[in-house]
Amino acid sequence: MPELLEVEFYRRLADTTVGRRIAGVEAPDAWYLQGGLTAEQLAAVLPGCTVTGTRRRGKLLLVDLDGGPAGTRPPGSSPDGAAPAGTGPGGGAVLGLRFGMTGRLLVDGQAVIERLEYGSNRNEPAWVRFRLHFTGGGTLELVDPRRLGGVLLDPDEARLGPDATTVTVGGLRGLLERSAAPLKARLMDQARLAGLGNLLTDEVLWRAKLAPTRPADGLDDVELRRLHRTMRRVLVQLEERGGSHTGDLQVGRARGAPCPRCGEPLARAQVGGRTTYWCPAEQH
DNA sequence: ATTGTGGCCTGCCCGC
DNA sequence: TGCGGGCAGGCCACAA
Repeated sequence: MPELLEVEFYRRLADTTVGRRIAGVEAPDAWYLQGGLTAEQLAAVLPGCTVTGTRRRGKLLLVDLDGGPAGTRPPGSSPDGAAPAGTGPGGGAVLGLRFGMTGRLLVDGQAVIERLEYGSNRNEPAWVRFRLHFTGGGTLELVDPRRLGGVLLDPDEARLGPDATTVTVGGLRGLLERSAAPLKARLMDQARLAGLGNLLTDEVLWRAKLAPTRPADGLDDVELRRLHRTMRRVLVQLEERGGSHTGDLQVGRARGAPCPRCGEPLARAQVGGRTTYWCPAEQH
């Protein structure tokens, strides 16, 4: 599923469209447009805009735009009134793409991730939820069978916490302290720490030998630093391996599977509302 | 404010 | 062979 790592791969793919000019937009699924956004708004704003850059914050892919038709974006015209219109680095519009669990990105019909864990390997035309056409040919498409992703215009980036790849030890300490919530739930709270999904969180906690059910504010300094160090290492290593599903715990994500490290039967339960696997013998 | 729960979406896989 | 139910999890609305 697209977690931080997959979205980073998508970002690099989307980055190949920098410099291209948008000729047209297709948004056939109104349900997919978020924050009150409409296909008409997209059609009024996007054509004529040029892609100036791409960014990522957690699982949110941001496409920065510049130019476009004058007069179509009066101040305060953003759909939900929360984000000011034109919030990009260059003052232009920002396109936000979310991939949910099964969303894939294609540029010019090519995918950077062919096989998506829990996704589908098929490519049905009906699954295209959003498509940009560029001047001179070429497209950027968001394909999502399950419709759990979405498209936003000028998303409120402040709603997301610091990215998990760059958060400091102090930042991690700050977001865990004074919280009685399960450690896993807090790590997956995108408003506090952006980027970790179910697979990555289980992998990090398993490697750090911390139980996901631990109260978030119950870690001592040694454990906190171990968690931070482990998180950074997991993100680097699994990016090199190719994604969130390449963790060492992955083979254990089945009922009754043994711990890949010690052989003890793994525990399986809902933690933070998500199916969670952990080793009761090693994680404390 | 914090924390937990349920529901949404729908392809896929298993058992009957 | 077809069918039905359960499952996957990111996100949001809602409740206490």
